[in-house]
Amino acid sequence: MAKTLKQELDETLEAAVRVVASDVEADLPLDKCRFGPTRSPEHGDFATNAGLVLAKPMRRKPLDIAGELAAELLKSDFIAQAEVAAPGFVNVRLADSAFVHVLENISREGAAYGMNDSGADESILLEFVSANPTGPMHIGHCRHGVTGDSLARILRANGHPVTTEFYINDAGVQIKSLGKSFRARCYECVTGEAPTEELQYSGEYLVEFAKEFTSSKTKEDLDKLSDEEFAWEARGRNLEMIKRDLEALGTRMDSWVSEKALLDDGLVAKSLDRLRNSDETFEEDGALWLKTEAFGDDKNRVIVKTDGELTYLVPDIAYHLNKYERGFGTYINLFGADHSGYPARLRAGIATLGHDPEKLKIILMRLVFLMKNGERVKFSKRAGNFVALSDVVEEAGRDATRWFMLSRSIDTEFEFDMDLATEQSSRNPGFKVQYAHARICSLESKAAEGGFPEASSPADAIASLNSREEHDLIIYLSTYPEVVERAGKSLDVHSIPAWLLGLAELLNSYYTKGNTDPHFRILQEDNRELYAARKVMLDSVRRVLANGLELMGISAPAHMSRDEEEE
RNA sequence: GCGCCCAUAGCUCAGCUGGAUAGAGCAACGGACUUCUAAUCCGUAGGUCGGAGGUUCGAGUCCUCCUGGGCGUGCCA
Repeated sequence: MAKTLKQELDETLEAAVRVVASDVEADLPLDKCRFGPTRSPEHGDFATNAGLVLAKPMRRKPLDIAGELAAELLKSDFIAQAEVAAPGFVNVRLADSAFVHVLENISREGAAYGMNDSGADESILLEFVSANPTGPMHIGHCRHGVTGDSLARILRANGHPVTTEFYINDAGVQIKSLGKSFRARCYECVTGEAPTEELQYSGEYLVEFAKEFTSSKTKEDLDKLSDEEFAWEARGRNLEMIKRDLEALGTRMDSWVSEKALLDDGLVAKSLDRLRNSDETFEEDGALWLKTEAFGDDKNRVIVKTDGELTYLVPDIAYHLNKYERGFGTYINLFGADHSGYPARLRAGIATLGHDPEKLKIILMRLVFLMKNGERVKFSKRAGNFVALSDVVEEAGRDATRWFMLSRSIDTEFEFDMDLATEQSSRNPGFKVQYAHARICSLESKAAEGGFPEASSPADAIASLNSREEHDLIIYLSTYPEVVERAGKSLDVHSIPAWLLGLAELLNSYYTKGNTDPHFRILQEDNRELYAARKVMLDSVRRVLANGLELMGISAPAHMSRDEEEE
């Protein structure tokens, strides 16, 4: 993998700093020296604050230091001009070779452009969604499903071997309740009499399942079935529904782990034994407690109740023991903000069972609230009054849903307005990115039909790619690998769509400039050779748009057609 | 009460490890389709970055306090 332009320039800066500050005894604050694209053309292409940062350790004026840095930086082949600006910046204009470097990297690496192998030695188990198999998934699961999937893609792009996993909570009391509700629905189907007891799970989906299940069964058949069998049947059907929903969302799970299986294998019992025999648990008031306080919990937690039943913590800790025994480098859990008490408890359990709790990273994602008719809908799976994930995907479309969900920081709770999302799906900002991609595809196919020349080499092309707009585009393209790397390190998905939108805006703006300025028209009959140069850049933009959309699990269409019916 | 998180344009949200005049979408207003797809673009208007201090060359970004909101704080899961 070739060095990115950013890496090259960082090395150039570091070398320059070492020369200029060679007589400084103390450690140089290199990590505080920035070298990056500027926001304003008058500041050149790239700028560094190194002069300001070095002023204190060197005990000299920032402007003087900047002057010496500028002279050093000019020695680089990638830098054409270097100017000092108050209060102590160095503004740099890049040489053609820098732009060539970027275009060559993209052209050579193609779909791999932006990827790196820094995470190759750290395998990751990424658990997310893990919705209880007691009903359809809702809007909250949608955010988790999309974010987790995209996170997996980003981590893989950073070289990590990633396994995505869904934990099936199929052994607790909620499954028993599900079984009871399902049994009641089955009898309702067979006898025609409405259930007399109140159903814990009253959603319509159970009625549908019951119809399917009892279609060739009699009341006598049902009488032979145990509660557990009803529960397992409903669990299976719910799980199939969850799998279908995840598939509709474009989310892939590599692994499914069943709580019941862990229980049947004796892992829960084994975990409990080890917990009980450790110094980190104690008996009090007839219950067994785990010392979670030592890991930041407000208070210690009961793991075995006075009636001998286990709390949810024991199977959860057992599951994490199972994870650790599979030997990953890092374990990431994507939880909802309502699980903020979990990290301390799980870490306490993991440490007590002799594993390193630092390998467990828990991401707490803010909630999504559903807006309908101007107010928040309180949804409850038991009551069945929620908008299902499948409805959202169906109405807004997979791409629009994913864009919408991924564009927001996981630290921000936001309101998903169902009506607005459906109505605005055709004006979703994500379409702008897809449109930019389709636009280039369209141009290129048109050029091919018209017999325009193929792309030349970047080195040959660069002389013609000399406008500010073209330089800005190429510089922007050069920052993509950093964005991917940063997103992988900070587990921050939403920076990808934000960056892509920036690229799409640059491209669209560049394209539209051709409407008013003939020089910027890409297909010029009387200047066909110009296209050979521009195609180099267009190919790069198209490539990187597609790479970024791939990380989001959003399609990069070659053609976009609009429903003419809409008005 | 305690813990974690949030507060940026009318609305929904960006703002990278502190960097030079705070950005986008929607909504508002004015423009650009005989044209390489107008799902686009250009322009105008809209901000005391919740409030008050502090750290320094420099703060939306870091620290403290305050205000307002969310979640958690079950021998529920």
